Amino acid sequence: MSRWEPDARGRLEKAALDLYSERGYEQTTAAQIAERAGLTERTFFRHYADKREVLFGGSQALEQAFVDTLADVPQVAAPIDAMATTLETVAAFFLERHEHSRQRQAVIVANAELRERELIKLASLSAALAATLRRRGVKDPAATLTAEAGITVFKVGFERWVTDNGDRPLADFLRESLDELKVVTGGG
Amino acid sequence: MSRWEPDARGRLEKAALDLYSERGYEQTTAAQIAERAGLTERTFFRHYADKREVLFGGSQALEQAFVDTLADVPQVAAPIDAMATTLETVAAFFLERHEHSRQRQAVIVANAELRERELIKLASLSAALAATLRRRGVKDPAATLTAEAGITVFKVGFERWVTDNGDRPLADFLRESLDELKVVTGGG
DNA sequence: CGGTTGATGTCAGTCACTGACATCGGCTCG
DNA sequence: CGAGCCGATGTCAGTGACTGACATCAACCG
Repeated sequence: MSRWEPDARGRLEKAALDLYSERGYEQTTAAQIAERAGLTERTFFRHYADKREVLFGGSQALEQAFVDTLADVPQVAAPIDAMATTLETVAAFFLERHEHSRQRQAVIVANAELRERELIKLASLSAALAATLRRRGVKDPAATLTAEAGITVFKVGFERWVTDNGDRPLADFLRESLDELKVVTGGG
Repeated sequence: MSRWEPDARGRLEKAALDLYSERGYEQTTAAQIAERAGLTERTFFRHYADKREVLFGGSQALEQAFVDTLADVPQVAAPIDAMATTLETVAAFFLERHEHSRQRQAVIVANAELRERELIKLASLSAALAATLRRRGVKDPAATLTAEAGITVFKVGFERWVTDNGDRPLADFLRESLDELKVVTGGG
Protein backbone atom coordinates (compact mmCIF):
# COMPACT_ATOMS: atom_id res chain seq x y z
CA MET A 1 0.00 0.00 0.00
CA SER A 2 1.29 3.37 -0.94
CA ARG A 3 1.90 6.29 1.32
CA TRP A 4 -0.93 8.40 -0.05
CA GLU A 5 -4.35 7.80 -1.48
CA PRO A 6 -4.00 7.22 -5.20
CA ASP A 7 -5.23 9.50 -8.02
CA ALA A 8 -4.62 12.88 -6.41
CA ARG A 9 -5.35 14.63 -9.71
CA GLY A 10 -8.65 12.86 -10.11
CA ARG A 11 -9.70 13.82 -6.60
CA LEU A 12 -8.69 17.42 -7.17
CA GLU A 13 -10.61 17.62 -10.43
CA LYS A 14 -13.74 16.17 -8.89
CA ALA A 15 -13.50 18.37 -5.79
CA ALA A 16 -12.98 21.46 -7.95
CA LEU A 17 -15.88 20.76 -10.31
CA ASP A 18 -18.19 20.06 -7.40
CA LEU A 19 -17.17 23.15 -5.45
CA TYR A 20 -17.32 25.37 -8.53
CA SER A 21 -20.81 24.04 -9.17
CA GLU A 22 -21.97 24.41 -5.59
CA ARG A 23 -20.70 27.85 -4.69
CA GLY A 24 -19.23 29.27 -7.88
CA TYR A 25 -15.70 29.56 -9.17
CA GLU A 26 -14.84 32.88 -7.54
CA GLN A 27 -16.23 31.88 -4.17
CA THR A 28 -14.06 28.77 -4.12
CA THR A 29 -10.49 28.98 -2.85
CA ALA A 30 -7.71 26.66 -3.89
CA ALA A 31 -7.31 25.68 -0.26
CA GLN A 32 -10.92 24.50 -0.13
CA ILE A 33 -10.48 22.31 -3.19
CA ALA A 34 -7.31 20.83 -1.77
CA GLU A 35 -8.95 20.21 1.59
CA ARG A 36 -11.88 18.37 0.03
CA ALA A 37 -9.40 16.26 -1.90
CA GLY A 38 -7.48 15.52 1.29
CA LEU A 39 -4.43 17.52 0.21
CA THR A 40 -2.89 20.91 0.82
CA GLU A 41 -3.10 24.06 -1.27
CA ARG A 42 0.58 23.75 -2.19
CA THR A 43 0.00 20.32 -3.65
CA PHE A 44 -2.94 21.64 -5.66
CA PHE A 45 -0.59 24.09 -7.36
CA ARG A 46 1.93 21.36 -8.02
CA HIS A 47 -0.66 19.51 -10.08
CA TYR A 48 -2.27 22.53 -11.75
CA ALA A 49 -0.65 25.78 -12.77
CA ASP A 50 -3.65 27.76 -11.58
CA LYS A 51 -7.20 27.58 -10.31
CA ARG A 52 -8.63 27.41 -13.83
CA GLU A 53 -6.46 24.64 -15.17
CA VAL A 54 -8.00 22.03 -12.89
CA LEU A 55 -11.07 22.04 -15.14
CA PHE A 56 -9.00 21.36 -18.24
CA GLY A 57 -7.07 18.27 -17.29
CA GLY A 58 -8.35 16.40 -20.32
CA SER A 59 -7.63 18.99 -22.95
CA GLN A 60 -4.18 17.65 -23.74
CA ALA A 61 -5.61 14.21 -24.43
CA LEU A 62 -8.36 15.71 -26.57
CA GLU A 63 -5.84 17.66 -28.61
CA GLN A 64 -3.79 14.51 -29.09
CA ALA A 65 -6.87 12.63 -30.23
CA PHE A 66 -7.66 15.36 -32.75
CA VAL A 67 -4.14 15.45 -34.11
CA ASP A 68 -3.74 11.67 -34.31
CA THR A 69 -7.08 11.30 -36.02
CA LEU A 70 -6.43 14.04 -38.55
CA ALA A 71 -2.98 12.68 -39.29
CA ASP A 72 -4.49 9.28 -40.09
CA VAL A 73 -7.16 10.45 -42.55
CA PRO A 74 -6.24 9.29 -46.07
CA GLN A 75 -4.39 11.90 -48.07
CA VAL A 76 -6.94 11.77 -50.89
CA ALA A 77 -9.45 13.71 -48.78
CA ALA A 78 -9.68 17.46 -49.28
CA PRO A 79 -8.61 19.35 -46.15
CA ILE A 80 -12.15 20.28 -45.16
CA ASP A 81 -13.25 16.67 -45.61
CA ALA A 82 -10.34 15.49 -43.51
CA MET A 83 -11.51 17.91 -40.84
CA ALA A 84 -15.05 16.58 -41.13
CA THR A 85 -13.84 13.03 -40.65
CA THR A 86 -11.74 14.10 -37.69
CA LEU A 87 -14.68 15.81 -35.99
CA GLU A 88 -16.85 12.78 -36.58
CA THR A 89 -14.27 10.45 -35.06
CA VAL A 90 -13.39 12.57 -32.08
CA ALA A 91 -17.05 13.03 -31.24
CA ALA A 92 -16.98 9.45 -29.96
CA PHE A 93 -14.83 10.78 -27.14
CA PHE A 94 -17.97 12.38 -25.68
CA LEU A 95 -20.44 9.55 -26.14
CA GLU A 96 -20.80 8.71 -22.45
CA ARG A 97 -20.03 12.16 -21.18
CA HIS A 98 -23.10 14.27 -21.80
CA GLU A 99 -23.96 14.84 -18.16
CA HIS A 100 -20.39 15.52 -17.12
CA SER A 101 -19.92 17.89 -20.06
CA ARG A 102 -23.10 19.71 -19.15
CA GLN A 103 -22.06 20.28 -15.57
CA ARG A 104 -18.57 21.37 -16.56
CA GLN A 105 -19.81 23.69 -19.29
CA ALA A 106 -22.30 25.31 -16.92
CA VAL A 107 -19.42 26.19 -14.62
CA ILE A 108 -17.31 27.52 -17.46
CA VAL A 109 -19.91 29.75 -19.07
CA ALA A 110 -20.72 31.25 -15.68
CA ASN A 111 -17.25 32.74 -15.30
CA ALA A 112 -15.24 34.96 -17.63
CA GLU A 113 -11.83 33.68 -16.56
CA LEU A 114 -12.89 30.13 -17.28
CA ARG A 115 -14.29 31.11 -20.65
CA GLU A 116 -10.96 32.71 -21.46
CA ARG A 117 -9.16 29.53 -20.56
CA GLU A 118 -11.49 27.47 -22.71
CA LEU A 119 -10.94 29.78 -25.65
CA ILE A 120 -7.18 29.47 -25.46
CA LYS A 121 -7.46 25.69 -25.27
CA LEU A 122 -9.49 25.77 -28.46
CA ALA A 123 -6.94 28.13 -30.03
CA SER A 124 -4.18 25.70 -29.09
CA LEU A 125 -6.22 22.91 -30.64
CA SER A 126 -6.67 24.95 -33.78
CA ALA A 127 -2.94 25.63 -34.03
CA ALA A 128 -2.18 21.93 -33.61
CA LEU A 129 -4.65 21.02 -36.34
CA ALA A 130 -3.22 23.66 -38.66
CA ALA A 131 0.27 22.27 -38.09
CA THR A 132 -1.01 18.78 -38.86
CA LEU A 133 -2.61 19.98 -42.06
CA ARG A 134 0.66 21.63 -43.06
CA ARG A 135 2.40 18.33 -42.49
CA ARG A 136 -0.16 16.88 -44.87
CA GLY A 137 0.98 19.38 -47.49
CA VAL A 138 -1.72 22.01 -47.08
CA LYS A 139 -0.34 25.52 -47.54
CA ASP A 140 -1.17 28.63 -45.56
CA PRO A 141 -3.47 30.40 -45.19
CA ALA A 142 -5.58 27.39 -46.20
CA ALA A 143 -4.24 25.26 -43.36
CA THR A 144 -4.92 27.88 -40.71
CA LEU A 145 -8.36 28.70 -42.08
CA THR A 146 -9.40 25.07 -42.38
CA ALA A 147 -8.32 24.42 -38.82
CA GLU A 148 -10.12 27.53 -37.59
CA ALA A 149 -13.22 26.52 -39.49
CA GLY A 150 -13.06 23.07 -37.92
CA ILE A 151 -12.78 24.54 -34.44
CA THR A 152 -15.65 26.92 -35.11
CA VAL A 153 -17.78 23.97 -36.14
CA PHE A 154 -16.71 22.08 -33.04
CA LYS A 155 -17.48 25.03 -30.79
CA VAL A 156 -20.92 25.69 -32.23
CA GLY A 157 -21.83 22.03 -32.47
CA PHE A 158 -20.59 21.29 -28.97
CA GLU A 159 -22.55 24.12 -27.45
CA ARG A 160 -25.73 22.94 -29.11
CA TRP A 161 -25.11 19.36 -28.07
CA VAL A 162 -24.40 20.26 -24.47
CA THR A 163 -27.59 22.31 -24.13
CA ASP A 164 -29.61 19.55 -25.78
CA ASN A 165 -31.18 16.79 -23.73
CA GLY A 166 -28.48 14.27 -24.60
CA ASP A 167 -30.52 12.04 -26.86
CA ARG A 168 -28.61 12.86 -30.01
CA PRO A 169 -24.85 12.25 -30.27
CA LEU A 170 -22.37 15.09 -30.64
CA ALA A 171 -21.47 13.87 -34.13
CA ASP A 172 -24.93 14.85 -35.35
CA PHE A 173 -24.52 18.43 -34.19
CA LEU A 174 -21.05 18.68 -35.67
CA ARG A 175 -22.27 17.43 -39.05
CA GLU A 176 -25.11 19.93 -39.05
CA SER A 177 -22.83 22.79 -38.08
CA LEU A 178 -20.34 22.01 -40.79
CA ASP A 179 -23.07 21.77 -43.40
CA GLU A 180 -24.46 25.09 -42.28
CA LEU A 181 -21.03 26.71 -42.35
CA LYS A 182 -20.66 25.57 -45.94
CA VAL A 183 -24.01 27.12 -46.74
CA VAL A 184 -23.28 30.48 -45.17
CA THR A 185 -19.82 30.85 -46.67
CA GLY A 186 -21.41 30.20 -50.01
CA GLY A 187 -18.36 28.45 -51.37
CA GLY A 188 -15.88 29.52 -53.97
CA MET B 1 -6.63 74.64 -14.47
CA SER B 2 -7.79 71.30 -13.18
CA ARG B 3 -6.61 69.54 -10.13
CA TRP B 4 -4.92 66.68 -11.99
CA GLU B 5 -3.14 66.14 -15.27
CA PRO B 6 -5.70 65.26 -17.88
CA ASP B 7 -6.14 61.92 -19.70
CA ALA B 8 -5.20 59.56 -16.90
CA ARG B 9 -6.38 56.59 -18.96
CA GLY B 10 -4.25 57.58 -21.92
CA ARG B 11 -1.18 57.90 -19.72
CA LEU B 12 -1.85 54.53 -18.10
CA GLU B 13 -2.27 52.81 -21.45
CA LYS B 14 0.93 54.27 -22.82
CA ALA B 15 2.90 53.50 -19.67
CA ALA B 16 1.59 49.94 -19.66
CA LEU B 17 2.36 49.24 -23.31
CA ASP B 18 5.85 50.66 -22.95
CA LEU B 19 6.62 48.75 -19.77
CA TYR B 20 5.18 45.51 -21.12
CA SER B 21 7.37 45.98 -24.20
CA GLU B 22 10.48 46.87 -22.24
CA ARG B 23 10.48 44.25 -19.52
CA GLY B 24 7.59 41.95 -20.30
CA TYR B 25 4.08 41.67 -18.95
CA GLU B 26 4.82 39.41 -16.00
CA GLN B 27 7.80 41.43 -14.88
CA THR B 28 5.72 44.60 -14.75
CA THR B 29 3.68 45.39 -11.65
CA ALA B 30 0.57 47.51 -11.62
CA ALA B 31 2.32 49.88 -9.22
CA GLN B 32 5.08 50.48 -11.76
CA ILE B 33 2.59 51.35 -14.49
CA ALA B 34 0.78 53.72 -12.18
CA GLU B 35 4.01 55.33 -11.06
CA ARG B 36 5.12 55.98 -14.64
CA ALA B 37 1.72 57.52 -15.32
CA GLY B 38 2.04 59.70 -12.23
CA LEU B 39 -0.76 57.90 -10.36
CA THR B 40 -1.15 55.25 -7.68
CA GLU B 41 -1.82 51.55 -8.03
CA ARG B 42 -5.30 52.03 -6.58
CA THR B 43 -6.18 54.50 -9.31
CA PHE B 44 -4.92 52.10 -11.95
CA PHE B 45 -7.47 49.55 -10.76
CA ARG B 46 -10.20 52.16 -10.79
CA HIS B 47 -9.64 52.65 -14.51
CA TYR B 48 -9.00 49.03 -15.45
CA ALA B 49 -10.45 45.91 -13.93
CA ASP B 50 -7.11 44.13 -14.11
CA LYS B 51 -3.57 44.27 -15.44
CA ARG B 52 -4.58 42.87 -18.83
CA GLU B 53 -7.46 45.17 -19.54
CA VAL B 54 -5.23 48.22 -19.88
CA LEU B 55 -4.16 46.90 -23.30
CA PHE B 56 -7.76 46.60 -24.50
CA GLY B 57 -9.12 50.06 -23.89
CA GLY B 58 -10.19 50.40 -27.51
CA SER B 59 -12.00 47.11 -27.88
CA GLN B 60 -15.37 48.52 -26.88
CA ALA B 61 -15.13 51.18 -29.58
CA LEU B 62 -14.06 48.58 -32.12
CA GLU B 63 -17.00 46.36 -31.26
CA GLN B 64 -19.32 49.31 -31.60
CA ALA B 65 -17.85 50.16 -34.99
CA PHE B 66 -18.36 46.58 -36.14
CA VAL B 67 -21.94 46.46 -34.96
CA ASP B 68 -22.90 49.87 -36.34
CA THR B 69 -21.35 49.07 -39.68
CA LEU B 70 -22.99 45.69 -39.97
CA ALA B 71 -26.35 47.11 -38.96
CA ASP B 72 -26.11 49.67 -41.78
CA VAL B 73 -25.30 47.28 -44.61
CA PRO B 74 -28.30 47.07 -46.98
CA GLN B 75 -30.60 44.17 -46.26
CA VAL B 76 -30.30 42.84 -49.79
CA ALA B 77 -26.81 41.56 -49.07
CA ALA B 78 -26.39 37.91 -48.09
CA PRO B 79 -25.11 37.57 -44.52
CA ILE B 80 -21.60 36.62 -45.59
CA ASP B 81 -21.50 39.58 -47.97
CA ALA B 82 -22.69 41.89 -45.22
CA MET B 83 -19.84 40.56 -43.11
CA ALA B 84 -17.40 41.17 -45.96
CA THR B 85 -18.55 44.76 -46.29
CA THR B 86 -18.28 45.23 -42.54
CA LEU B 87 -14.73 43.92 -42.46
CA GLU B 88 -13.76 46.14 -45.35
CA THR B 89 -15.21 49.20 -43.66
CA VAL B 90 -13.83 48.57 -40.20
CA ALA B 91 -10.38 47.97 -41.65
CA ALA B 92 -10.14 51.76 -42.10
CA PHE B 93 -9.97 51.91 -38.31
CA PHE B 94 -6.40 50.60 -38.57
CA LEU B 95 -5.12 52.66 -41.48
CA GLU B 96 -2.71 54.80 -39.45
CA ARG B 97 -2.10 52.26 -36.74
CA HIS B 98 0.23 49.66 -38.17
CA GLU B 99 3.21 50.42 -35.96
CA HIS B 100 1.11 50.72 -32.82
CA SER B 101 -0.71 47.51 -33.67
CA ARG B 102 2.57 45.76 -34.25
CA GLN B 103 4.00 46.77 -30.88
CA ARG B 104 0.80 45.89 -29.06
CA GLN B 105 0.44 42.53 -30.80
CA ALA B 106 4.05 41.65 -30.00
CA VAL B 107 3.28 42.14 -26.32
CA ILE B 108 0.09 40.12 -26.52
CA VAL B 109 1.47 37.10 -28.35
CA ALA B 110 4.36 36.95 -25.88
CA ASN B 111 2.04 36.22 -22.95
CA ALA B 112 -0.63 33.58 -22.50
CA GLU B 113 -2.85 35.64 -20.20
CA LEU B 114 -2.93 38.45 -22.72
CA ARG B 115 -3.72 36.03 -25.54
CA GLU B 116 -6.60 34.73 -23.46
CA ARG B 117 -7.92 38.24 -23.01
CA GLU B 118 -7.66 38.95 -26.71
CA LEU B 119 -9.54 35.77 -27.53
CA ILE B 120 -12.43 36.66 -25.25
CA LYS B 121 -12.62 40.13 -26.78
CA LEU B 122 -12.92 38.52 -30.18
CA ALA B 123 -15.54 36.13 -28.83
CA SER B 124 -17.49 39.08 -27.47
CA LEU B 125 -17.20 40.74 -30.85
CA SER B 126 -18.45 37.59 -32.52
CA ALA B 127 -21.42 37.39 -30.19
CA ALA B 128 -22.29 41.02 -30.89
CA LEU B 129 -22.11 40.44 -34.63
CA ALA B 130 -24.27 37.33 -34.35
CA ALA B 131 -26.86 39.31 -32.41
CA THR B 132 -26.81 42.01 -35.07
CA LEU B 133 -27.29 39.42 -37.80
CA ARG B 134 -30.23 37.97 -35.90
CA ARG B 135 -31.71 41.45 -35.75
CA ARG B 136 -31.35 41.48 -39.51
CA GLY B 137 -33.47 38.33 -39.68
CA VAL B 138 -30.72 35.74 -39.99
CA LYS B 139 -31.61 32.56 -38.13
CA ASP B 140 -29.34 30.41 -36.01
CA PRO B 141 -27.05 28.60 -36.44
CA ALA B 142 -26.43 30.67 -39.59
CA ALA B 143 -26.07 33.91 -37.63
CA THR B 144 -23.57 32.44 -35.16
CA LEU B 145 -21.59 30.70 -37.86
CA THR B 146 -21.45 33.74 -40.12
CA ALA B 147 -20.24 35.87 -37.23
CA GLU B 148 -17.66 33.28 -36.24
CA ALA B 149 -16.50 33.02 -39.83
CA GLY B 150 -16.16 36.79 -39.98
CA ILE B 151 -14.08 36.86 -36.80
CA THR B 152 -11.90 34.03 -38.07
CA VAL B 153 -11.25 36.02 -41.23
CA PHE B 154 -10.49 39.09 -39.15
CA LYS B 155 -8.13 37.17 -36.89
CA VAL B 156 -6.19 35.53 -39.71
CA GLY B 157 -6.11 38.65 -41.84
CA PHE B 158 -5.09 40.85 -38.94
CA GLU B 159 -2.25 38.58 -37.96
CA ARG B 160 -0.90 38.57 -41.50
CA TRP B 161 -1.26 42.34 -41.80
CA VAL B 162 0.47 43.00 -38.50
CA THR B 163 3.46 40.84 -39.38
CA ASP B 164 3.67 42.41 -42.82
CA ASN B 165 5.79 45.52 -43.42
CA GLY B 166 2.80 47.84 -43.38
CA ASP B 167 2.73 48.71 -47.06
CA ARG B 168 -0.56 46.99 -47.79
CA PRO B 169 -3.74 47.96 -45.96
CA LEU B 170 -5.55 45.59 -43.62
CA ALA B 171 -8.50 45.47 -45.97
CA ASP B 172 -6.39 43.62 -48.54
CA PHE B 173 -5.53 40.87 -46.09
CA LEU B 174 -9.12 40.55 -44.94
CA ARG B 175 -10.35 40.21 -48.51
CA GLU B 176 -7.77 37.54 -49.24
CA SER B 177 -8.59 35.62 -46.07
CA LEU B 178 -12.29 35.63 -46.77
CA ASP B 179 -11.74 34.44 -50.33
CA GLU B 180 -9.50 31.68 -49.07
CA LEU B 181 -12.02 30.65 -46.44
CA LYS B 182 -14.64 30.32 -49.17
CA VAL B 183 -12.26 28.15 -51.14
CA VAL B 184 -11.42 25.80 -48.26
CA THR B 185 -15.00 25.34 -47.10
CA GLY B 186 -15.84 24.43 -50.66
CA GLY B 187 -19.32 25.90 -50.45
CA GLY B 188 -22.59 24.10 -50.43
C1' DC C 1 20.55 -2.11 5.29
C1' DG C 2 21.58 2.57 3.67
C1' DG C 3 20.90 5.89 -0.01
C1' DT C 4 17.81 7.74 -3.40
C1' DT C 5 13.49 9.25 -5.15
C1' DG C 6 9.02 11.28 -5.65
C1' DA C 7 4.91 13.05 -3.81
C1' DT C 8 3.65 15.69 -0.21
C1' DG C 9 3.71 19.16 3.78
C1' DT C 10 5.20 23.64 5.95
C1' DC C 11 6.24 28.35 5.84
C1' DA C 12 7.29 32.78 4.37
C1' DG C 13 6.84 35.98 0.78
C1' DT C 14 5.15 38.74 -3.52
C1' DC C 15 1.65 40.73 -6.03
C1' DA C 16 -3.07 41.22 -8.08
C1' DC C 17 -7.05 43.10 -6.60
C1' DT C 18 -10.78 45.16 -3.24
C1' DG C 19 -13.34 47.78 0.37
C1' DA C 20 -13.50 51.65 3.47
C1' DC C 21 -12.42 56.03 4.36
C1' DA C 22 -9.93 60.62 3.66
C1' DT C 23 -8.68 64.53 0.65
C1' DC C 24 -9.49 68.55 -2.10
C1' DG C 25 -10.13 71.48 -6.36
C1' DG C 26 -14.10 72.76 -9.01
C1' DC C 27 -18.81 73.50 -9.52
C1' DT C 28 -23.68 74.71 -8.15
C1' DC C 29 -26.94 76.99 -5.62
C1' DG C 30 -28.69 80.52 -2.80
C1' DC D 1 -19.22 85.42 -2.26
C1' DG D 2 -19.61 81.26 0.93
C1' DA D 3 -21.52 76.43 1.98
C1' DG D 4 -21.87 72.24 0.39
C1' DC D 5 -21.80 68.63 -3.01
C1' DC D 6 -19.16 65.88 -6.45
C1' DG D 7 -15.77 63.26 -8.70
C1' DA D 8 -11.13 61.79 -9.27
C1' DT D 9 -7.57 60.58 -6.54
C1' DG D 10 -4.81 59.00 -2.37
C1' DT D 11 -4.06 55.96 1.81
C1' DC D 12 -4.30 51.78 4.16
C1' DA D 13 -5.42 47.31 5.53
C1' DG D 14 -6.83 42.92 4.00
C1' DT D 15 -7.72 38.49 1.09
C1' DG D 16 -6.34 35.08 -1.91
C1' DA D 17 -3.62 33.29 -5.98
C1' DC D 18 0.66 31.63 -6.70
C1' DT D 19 5.94 30.62 -5.80
C1' DG D 20 10.47 29.30 -3.82
C1' DA D 21 13.04 26.94 -0.27
C1' DC D 22 13.33 23.45 2.68
C1' DA D 23 11.62 19.28 5.43
C1' DT D 24 9.46 14.69 5.59
C1' DC D 25 8.94 9.92 4.76
C1' DA D 26 7.26 5.54 2.53
C1' DA D 27 8.69 2.95 -1.30
C1' DC D 28 12.16 1.36 -4.00
C1' DC D 29 16.86 0.00 -5.44
C1' DG D 30 21.32 -1.85 -5.20
